[in-house]
Amino acid sequence: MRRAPRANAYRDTWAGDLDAQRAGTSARVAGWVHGRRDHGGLIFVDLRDRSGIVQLVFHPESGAELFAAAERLRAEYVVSAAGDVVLREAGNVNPNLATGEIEIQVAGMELLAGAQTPPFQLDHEGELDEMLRLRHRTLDLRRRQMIEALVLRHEVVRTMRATLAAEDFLEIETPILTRSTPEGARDFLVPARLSPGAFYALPQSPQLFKQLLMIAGYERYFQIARCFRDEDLRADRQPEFTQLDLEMAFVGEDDVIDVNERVMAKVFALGGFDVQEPPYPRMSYDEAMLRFGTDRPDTRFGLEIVDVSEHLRESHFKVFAAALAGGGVVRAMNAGRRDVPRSELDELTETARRHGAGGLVWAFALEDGGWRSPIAKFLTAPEIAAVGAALEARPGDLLLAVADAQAVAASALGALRLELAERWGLVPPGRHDALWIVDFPMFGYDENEGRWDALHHPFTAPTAPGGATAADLEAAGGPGAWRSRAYDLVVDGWELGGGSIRIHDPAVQRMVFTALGMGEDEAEQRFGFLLEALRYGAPPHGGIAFGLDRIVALLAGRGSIRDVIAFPKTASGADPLTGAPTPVDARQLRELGLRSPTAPGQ
RNA sequence: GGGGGCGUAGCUCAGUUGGUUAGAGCGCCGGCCUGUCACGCCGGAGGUCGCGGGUUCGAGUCCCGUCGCUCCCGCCA
Repeated sequence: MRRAPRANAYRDTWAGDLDAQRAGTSARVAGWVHGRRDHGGLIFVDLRDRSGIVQLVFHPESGAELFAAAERLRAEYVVSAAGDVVLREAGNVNPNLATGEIEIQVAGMELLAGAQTPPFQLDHEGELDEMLRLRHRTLDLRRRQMIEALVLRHEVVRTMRATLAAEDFLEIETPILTRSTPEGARDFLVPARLSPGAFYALPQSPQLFKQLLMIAGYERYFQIARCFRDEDLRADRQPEFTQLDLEMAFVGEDDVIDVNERVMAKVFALGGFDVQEPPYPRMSYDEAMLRFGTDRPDTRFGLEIVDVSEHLRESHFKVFAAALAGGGVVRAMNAGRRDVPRSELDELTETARRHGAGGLVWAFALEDGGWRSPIAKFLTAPEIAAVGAALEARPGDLLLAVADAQAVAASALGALRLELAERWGLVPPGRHDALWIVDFPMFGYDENEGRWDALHHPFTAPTAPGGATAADLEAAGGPGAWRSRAYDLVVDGWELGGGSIRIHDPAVQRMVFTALGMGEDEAEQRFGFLLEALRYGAPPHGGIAFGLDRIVALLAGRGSIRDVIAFPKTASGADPLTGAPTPVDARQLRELGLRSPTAPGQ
């Protein structure tokens, strides 16, 4: 990356920008001592700044005082050094260093700060304990891989801003202190000192504000928005995270998707990330759940799931018969010709169980069309032949099946697909697949709560087979039959973003609240400001939100979004650097009218 | 809330069936070294085996509990 020379008080150039063209000139660089090689009568120092590393050379002839100062340098000392940029002799060129053709013959040096020995070596290869890295994040952030990740993150954001600005989007900020709307994720709450007993919530997303902006006529909005959700963490989930949030008025699905394909194509190009050219393929939610067992399918490898229920309707094998009689399914995949030992089959069975399945049926297809399987004796030859044909089984292939409720079978086989791809290295190197998942159901039935839940969110526009008006929805025969105008962008099995066309008819919005079990009063109390805005002339509108952290992690090839966030939190929500969260003193609590459960006696 | 993995020197790790004084590489400190770039050579320091309890003649090793990190399930409109 080319940078402009950044002359300032301590340097006149970035270390990493020096090359053979600069030979014969003088340069002044500033940074940290990355390493020192002391040959007694000759000292080499690798000087590192954000841009890279350049070799400094200290000769005794340059002065006893300067040379003695170089002898005292240690790792991470901060220096500014000036001297002539000289070409290295042919045998001394370092091809592994961007600046390896030249070096600086130091004529003068200023020691700006000493440094303690770092708790880990900054050029350490391989894994480092993450707690250690986070406790010393200042040092961790000096490492090449972190600099690269955060530079990439910057480039991604810059590209998003530039692309959207060119498409007439306005960047507008929305509140961080806002109103709690306790469906969905748990809110982070902030006590309101001026209204004792009342709380602000930190936004889970700018969803409602961006809809208000559309109704207000801003038509194209975006924001790099910090969002907060007080739920348990994962490798791809932090309590605070960043979204590219955008919304457009007078649009349908294709308009939103088109704009975002243009944005994302540029973002993918940044990392040299070879995703196919837009338009990206679209797959229905139902198809994704059937073939891949998930609504964020990794389509880079096969092992697709097949529903074999119809071939087993008459089966007397009690596991299959019970599942089918209970309205469930038998689904299976052909794992291909693999020599899989019993111990590995046991591990795969454990994976299936962890995802709720009662067990895992396995079978190896034989030359004679039969199966080597614990359950082969319970099936008829025609059943084995029909299932084998459905799976395109060839001799030696390993077949895996789960008989259970539809959702469980999908989840278990979907998880097995991913595990097998991991175990066997099935993802072709360098391959990346983007696709849109569309045509979601509007609601899912929550068995535990005994009610309907919005699959996307309750502001998503529903549709029914006859149309999308309130009357059409009414005629469809219940919320279970509604689909939604939602779309998710999935890349390599990562859900990078999701959005929808929103409801702009207050009557439809009411129907959705009602379907969710929210009475008129409750809806008015919680979302009255939205319902009222909808009554003042709302344009058709829709948008999307992308997980910026996930996008950057994917492009950077990191398994965890913590590696692309400057100051992330651990899986328990703690920040080992600052020690947050911490108790606060009694005085602070009193002012807020709060009591601490861990500090009795206040 | 539940399940799995991990915790030994500053770092990354090894440590056999429970048995003498717990090791290696890197780093660090000292000495030597004028073309190294993972510099080299010589020497040295450095340990609450996460913490607590138990079993045992004896515990890094076995058992119970606990803390932390991490991955997953639940959860994440």
